[in-house]
Amino acid sequence: MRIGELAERAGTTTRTLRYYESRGLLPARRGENGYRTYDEHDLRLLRQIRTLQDFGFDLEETRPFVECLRAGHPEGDSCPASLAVYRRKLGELDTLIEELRSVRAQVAGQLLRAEQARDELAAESRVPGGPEPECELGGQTW
Amino acid sequence: MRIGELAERAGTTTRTLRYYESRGLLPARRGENGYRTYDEHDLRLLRQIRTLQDFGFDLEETRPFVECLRAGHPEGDSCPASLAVYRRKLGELDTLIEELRSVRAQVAGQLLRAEQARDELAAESRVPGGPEPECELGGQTW
DNA sequence: GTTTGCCTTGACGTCGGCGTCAAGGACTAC
DNA sequence: GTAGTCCTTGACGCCGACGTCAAGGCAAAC
Repeated sequence: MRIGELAERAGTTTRTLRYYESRGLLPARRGENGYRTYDEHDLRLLRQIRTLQDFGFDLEETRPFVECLRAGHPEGDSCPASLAVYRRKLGELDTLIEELRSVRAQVAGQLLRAEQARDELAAESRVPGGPEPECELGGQTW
Repeated sequence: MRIGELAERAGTTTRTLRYYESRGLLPARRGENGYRTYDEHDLRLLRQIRTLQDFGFDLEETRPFVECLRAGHPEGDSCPASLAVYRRKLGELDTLIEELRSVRAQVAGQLLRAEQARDELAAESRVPGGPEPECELGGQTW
């Protein structure tokens, strides 16, 4: 199988495969004509990489999984180094999710506060002085 | 106030301020000597930018807030364009958090499965055939 | 034989938000 | 005057995972 077919079967591009090879992650044998040659096992490795990439793993983080498969283990995560990556990733995800939840809460709070300030201003101007509730920005009047 | 002082008071760098200026976000007046000159209002604008950046807003997303302040409004989010950014950001955060939670669940599932497979293999080899539970990868024996 | 389609390597571009260096001007302190 | 500290513009570097060209080779179909 040549590079184009492998790329297509894995749902990626030839550029990506050459990039992986340049990183030493997915080396290829060469045919007489210099073309890269791959087999089903390479497809397996590639799919492992892609799956982890889809999960947001850095390319380097997929290396233990690939090496594990290449060492003949049944799964990419059949080796302790892969499990260590899983665990580290879980920790990173937990931290990140917590941070995002915190940011979300703060933004929601700001939005609420800003909307209330806006409404109070609107109510105020409707009653005592006289109406003057315009904002020149944003293309719309409140 | 010159650029160095402003940077220090806002906890950032002169490079950052020049960058903001190059993006048209925080233009500066110039003194006779060509030095950039800022006042307290600029510090206000800058702090608004930094706060939003810390929340993970893109630089461009801070523009409505800055323009709102510059238009004389009491807060950066006193304008509808700013509120729109808040709301869009909330949506993005929700989406992102959900994606990360999904990934987290999948990774946790994979880890669990891999650990079980490992333990079953270990138990298997302790009973019938003979012990052969070594993995050459990862530098440790299970 | 020539067109078509795949392949090769090499190298520059992308995106955001700056960091970092270089060469030189402005101003203050001594 | 000169040392030191600030300022100026310009320009390249960085990071990751490729995208996108360019120039050319190999092979099969017409």
